[in-house]
Amino acid sequence: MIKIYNSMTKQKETFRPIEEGKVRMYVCGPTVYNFFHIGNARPFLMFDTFRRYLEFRGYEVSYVQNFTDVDDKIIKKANEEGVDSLAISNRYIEEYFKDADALGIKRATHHPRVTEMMGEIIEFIKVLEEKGHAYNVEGNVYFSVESYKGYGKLSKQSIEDLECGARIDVSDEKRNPMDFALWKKKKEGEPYWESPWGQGRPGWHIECSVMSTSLLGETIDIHAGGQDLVFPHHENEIAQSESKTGKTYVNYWMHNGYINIDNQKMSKSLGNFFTTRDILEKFDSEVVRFFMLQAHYRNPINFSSELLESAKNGLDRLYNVKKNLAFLIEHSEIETLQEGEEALLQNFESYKAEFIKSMDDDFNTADGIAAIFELARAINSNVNEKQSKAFLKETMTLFMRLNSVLGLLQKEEESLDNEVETLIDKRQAARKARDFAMADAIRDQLKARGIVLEDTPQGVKWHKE
RNA sequence: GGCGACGUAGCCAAGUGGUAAGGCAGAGGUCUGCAAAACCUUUAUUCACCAGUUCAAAUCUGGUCGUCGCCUCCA
Repeated sequence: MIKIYNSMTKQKETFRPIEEGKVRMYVCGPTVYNFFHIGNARPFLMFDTFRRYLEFRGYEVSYVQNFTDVDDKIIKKANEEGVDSLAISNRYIEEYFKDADALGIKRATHHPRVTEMMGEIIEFIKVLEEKGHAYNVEGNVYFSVESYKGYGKLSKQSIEDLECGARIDVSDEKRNPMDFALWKKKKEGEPYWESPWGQGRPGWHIECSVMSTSLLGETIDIHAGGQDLVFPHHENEIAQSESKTGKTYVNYWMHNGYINIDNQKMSKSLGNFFTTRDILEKFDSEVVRFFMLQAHYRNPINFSSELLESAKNGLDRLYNVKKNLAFLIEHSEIETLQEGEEALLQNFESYKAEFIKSMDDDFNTADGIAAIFELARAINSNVNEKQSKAFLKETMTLFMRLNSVLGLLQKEEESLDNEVETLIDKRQAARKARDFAMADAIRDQLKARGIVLEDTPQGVKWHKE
């Protein structure tokens, strides 16, 4: 039984999907005007992991993550470069996939783009207008927050309180300062689409309502995104969607915490802004993934080179288990299960149960990883070269199953070139002849090339640094 | 002003009523020709602070201090 912390109710609730065995999940995707930053990477990566886990638990997951390809920032960039805004968005959608793939983020079931959904968006706004939730002021269409009685239920703010905090609004077209644009009248130098209200483009909030409901249905199971989207984005999505359908829009709202740099919010003005691309040039993508999974998704995390370095060391420990098992499987001379091995497997299974228990509890990846480390210790303490291939392979399968749910240990070992193989053989000969000076010299030589050797009773193991 | 989160070892980080997981780093040991990896032992009588509730509190309540966020485009 899976429990999910629902931002709407502020408590953990037992997850009950709308349809038995199926999950409809929507995650707010990037505005494609640049490489996505490391803070963006957190929701993409975490919710991808939760999707993998739901699949591991037997659910069929329909996963939608949009691309916002109509937006002020895209238009600005397009004008700066003197190109069409579509050229900008296409470029950064391509770049998105490069970084996302590197991080092991699976492709969504659907990756809708605003520009592909214009018909649906216009239809959606028309219904809101007909129902009296939207009003047109000379080509600008606004949503009336007062027309929807539940406004503020996600962010727990009343319209009055919000108004107090709101900065003076430049637009006096709005009936209420909190009203927001559904359709924006065309401005000079901006892309536009034809609509019943004239030429223009959709507002930001409407797109997610439209894309989620048209691809997943009027009520969806899980809607996820960063904490900063709670207000106004998600609040507005609820108002629009529920005003249109009269149904609950989302059953479970999930929001992840921020990534901070030196305990401060990452921002361009503070000069502590990193794109995922920047980070991936310095650190292995799986290290970044492992680092994020080590903390609970709702807590803020700090980001620094030191912390990634220590994450790398932790992940190496897990990789060593995989390498060691692979080595033993290769050298095992017994095929079938031996006495006592069944009991060991049962013991290993208990860690899998721990893992599931943790992950079932609001996707506690930090606890899940702790279970994997405990399994790692149990494996390291209990496997040896005298055991059967069958046992070792089952152990490997179990260990890898848990890691792959988290998207870890997916990198395959590279092979050695002939020259290195020759050097290793030469060193072995030297060791046999007890010429340790020669042996150590070769070992140092290889280490300088990033290849670390380990001597074992079954032969030489090696790995790259 | 309104709403909210957080404060656990040198560092990171789980744990939300039953006597402090896990990782990194450090120390000692076993194994090894030496290493490496692995394993064993070790590093918080204590969970920002102060009261209170309880047989029992890191966990619940009230208060204090500190850090951060949202209310404006932002994950």
